[in-house]
Amino acid sequence: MSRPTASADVFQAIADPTRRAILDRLRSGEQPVKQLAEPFEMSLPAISQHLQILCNAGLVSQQKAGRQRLYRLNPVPLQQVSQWVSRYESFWQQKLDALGTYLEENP
Amino acid sequence: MSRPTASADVFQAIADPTRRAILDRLRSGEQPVKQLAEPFEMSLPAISQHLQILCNAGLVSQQKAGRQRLYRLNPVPLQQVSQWVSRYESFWQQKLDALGTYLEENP
DNA sequence: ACAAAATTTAAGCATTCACTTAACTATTTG
DNA sequence: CAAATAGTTAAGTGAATGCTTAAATTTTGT
Repeated sequence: MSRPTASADVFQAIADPTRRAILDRLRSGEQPVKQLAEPFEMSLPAISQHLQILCNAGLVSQQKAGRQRLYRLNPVPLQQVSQWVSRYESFWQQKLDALGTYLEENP
Repeated sequence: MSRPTASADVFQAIADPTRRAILDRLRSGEQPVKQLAEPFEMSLPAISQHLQILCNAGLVSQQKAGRQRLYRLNPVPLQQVSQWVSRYESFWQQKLDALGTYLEENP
């Protein structure tokens, strides 16, 4: 019962550009699906499915409000991503420093 | 000619746990494929394919060295991820602050 | 009670994905 | 040169993905 549900993975959830855009939109506050879906050229069920995936990843939560469902951003799982990627920050800093030095020395 | 090749997307590239593990491994320096593949219970072609995807995303580069190919980490594209996720940091900070306050007030 | 509105569920479909095994291409070494 | 080593390319497969349309479901307004 209840497989680990690989699709609950945060990295997988943010891999899709539409889902990232949905999260971006939710930063301005909780919203009903129709409003959330407005800028996307995609059917409502498609958006609904994306929202479920985000829900499974713990990135959004929903709350019933009459006949609409308000979706709200929960950014906490993104910390996983932040933590993982932060381990590379010193590396690209090195890279960019090297580039800077190169440009200075070869004007 | 030459579509944007959606698979060149960094978010897509790091969505797979094996590929993230490969990148993690490459932080300790450039390595030939066989060495890189060692901890994974997966055929060599599978690793080779993952490496190509990482290559297309610009996250690794390769260099021939005799009969082996050395793969090297290029973390720069990860800045995209870092930048995107950083826009959420203030949000989860709020969330965690709220949790802290709650725990203080309900001991 | 009835129709409209907001959203989800269901079912289907084409594409992409992550993998496999088998065959191929270098390169080195005996 | 032949055998071994390192890796890729090719072809195939099952499962997952992202979407669609059509049919529920639930709530509201008349």
